Amino acid sequence: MEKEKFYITTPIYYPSDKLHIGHSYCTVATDTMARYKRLRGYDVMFLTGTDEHGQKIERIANSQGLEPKDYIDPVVVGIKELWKTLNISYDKFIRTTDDYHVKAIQKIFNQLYAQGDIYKSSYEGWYCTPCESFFTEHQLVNGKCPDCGRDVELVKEESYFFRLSKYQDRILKHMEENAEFLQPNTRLNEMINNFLKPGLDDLAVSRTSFKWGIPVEFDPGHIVYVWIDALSNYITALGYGSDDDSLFQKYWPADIHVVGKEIVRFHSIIWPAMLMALNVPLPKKIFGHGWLVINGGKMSKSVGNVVDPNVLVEKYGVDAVRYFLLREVAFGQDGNFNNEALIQRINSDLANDLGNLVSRTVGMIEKYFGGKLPDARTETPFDAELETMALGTAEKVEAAMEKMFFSDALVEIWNLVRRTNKYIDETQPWILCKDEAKKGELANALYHVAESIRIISILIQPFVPNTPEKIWKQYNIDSKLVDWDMSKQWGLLPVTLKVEKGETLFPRIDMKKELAELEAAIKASQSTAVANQAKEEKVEEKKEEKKEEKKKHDEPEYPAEISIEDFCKVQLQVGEVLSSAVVEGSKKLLRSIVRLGEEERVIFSGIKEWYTPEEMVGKKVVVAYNLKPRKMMGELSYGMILCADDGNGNLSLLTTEKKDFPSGSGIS
RNA sequence: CGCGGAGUGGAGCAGUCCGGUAGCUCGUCGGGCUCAUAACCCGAAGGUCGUCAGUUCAAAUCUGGCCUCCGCAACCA
Repeated sequence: MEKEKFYITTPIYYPSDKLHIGHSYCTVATDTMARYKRLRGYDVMFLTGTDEHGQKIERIANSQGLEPKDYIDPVVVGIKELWKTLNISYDKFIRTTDDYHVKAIQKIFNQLYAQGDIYKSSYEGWYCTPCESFFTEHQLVNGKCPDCGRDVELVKEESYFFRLSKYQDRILKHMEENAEFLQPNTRLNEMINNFLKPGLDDLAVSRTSFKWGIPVEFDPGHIVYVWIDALSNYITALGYGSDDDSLFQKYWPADIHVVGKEIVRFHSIIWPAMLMALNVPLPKKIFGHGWLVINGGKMSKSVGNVVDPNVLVEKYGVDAVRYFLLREVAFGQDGNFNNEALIQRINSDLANDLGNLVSRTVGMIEKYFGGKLPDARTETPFDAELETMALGTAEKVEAAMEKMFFSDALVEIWNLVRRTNKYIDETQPWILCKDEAKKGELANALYHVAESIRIISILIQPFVPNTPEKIWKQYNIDSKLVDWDMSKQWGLLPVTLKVEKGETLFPRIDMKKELAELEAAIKASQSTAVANQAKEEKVEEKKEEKKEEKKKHDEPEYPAEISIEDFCKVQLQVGEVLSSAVVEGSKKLLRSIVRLGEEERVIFSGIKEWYTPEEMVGKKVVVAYNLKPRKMMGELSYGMILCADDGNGNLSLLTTEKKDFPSGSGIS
């Protein structure tokens, strides 16, 4: 019999920078679903990839003197490596610069134009010449460019438009009649009330203001804008619009598009409209997941750099990281990510509950029976309850997985883990072993635990794919006994089970020691940075306070240790603030002129809240000298003025103690 | 009135769609146990469910107002 198909996708990610834990979260979740469906016997197609066009990438590449493709290629390599590290079992990886995709997009664009769903027109907008960007009226800030704050001019840009408005009624109807189409429900209501009911405008689907994109074949001045280019990946990856569309015929429509909540609108409105225009069936479901936030705040790029999934995996192992992501946060909602919670989950759920269960059981079988259970058996009064619960767990997991409630699924499995630990306590093998007449009960009890572990090892496969193997090895569990449906049968392990102690599944992490290490690393970098600073008693006191604060509030991030060579790459110099001014239209920035030896530089700092421009003048501050200049408020900032930040909203400049110390002095 | 999210024991969350005993994990305290990775098991303390009003026999849940926090738009090197 032919297998039922299951097509699942992640968004295609924008390779303008390294991916962070948030992207990993989305991809791990999708992977878990894909693995689950494979275990359930589906013919799965799991797609991920990268969305590589657009102005932002063109600019970054230009600023580095590279062709866009040359800039992107290494980033994409890094992304693929990350997916390998995280054990992502994708079947296909699409890049929107792939040849077949480019051709298919042009074909789609041509077709939509030919049938009148795309028409040429122009839109009025506010144009900022230096930024080469269009803005709508309400995007402007005080009538100025939101990116740089300069004047903008009203101009018309020629563009091709997609008749989105034509499809709004059909989409609204589809959503109202298919509540399953968009999950969770809050997202569905949001789309209907905020976008569909007020009415849709036609959508500009081409650009002339930049070049890095797929050219419109019949009008070379235009390139295809992100909507058609990126969204179509879900069908072009399957060969839609190419000579061989057999995969498309087989797998489309998608069973689930997993997307972040910020792009739900594109996937639930624009994408279906495009498909309707192409006369292609709609995807069955779109799931908009929440975001990971860091310590209650957003995951900004600066923080994102710190929470590098690679570092976490190296430190704690891929399964631990995957478990945490899937267990800690309800998938549809925002959730907190921090170090302490991660370590706590690893310790209590993985090390104490599961790892210890696996290990203590092997230990007992070895100790009491030399590693091999005898076939003599006597029932204990506790058997039935354990069996019932173990056999009922798979069904609960299945129910949760159908709703993409990964967290709930894991809760169900861990209820069984805990129940199994409890069973050991109830049967008290360490007492049974003392009475030769109770050997039958003892063997039976340990067999029950082993069976329960076998069932658990089957159910956890989609979530923590490396762990089950380790368990099977220790318990000599035959690969024929670990199909998903075998988790619904009791007594499959051979009566004379043989075990052999193996590696510790999840070593306990010493929380105090771990945090101390992180703190030491932070302190080391701080104290080096302020090496030329005074060592006044007050400063020391403040440091102590700060350490206390750190412990309580500001979970240290994950500073990888660096070598002295690495540290020396950062050139620090003493700079004298010659003048400083607030930046109009900016909440946090001060614009300072800083003298570094012979040189004078413009440096922006986000410290308006703590320092007035007057206070800044004359200060001898520590400047990161060889930092790449960065555009802020339309002007380049050359370097960074270093500040101490206690994580509680207090900020202090680092200044030289000796007031007459010359600017331009090196710091080491 | 720019858009959106969130307020539930000390911490993090579920429950809210569909009103009916306030639930989970961690932490704390007490006990049990000793096979095990200082692990496991049991018990306890701890909550006016942000706030005010309304609907109702009954509100964490439904309706309306308000307060607070956060994210995005929009630079925070």
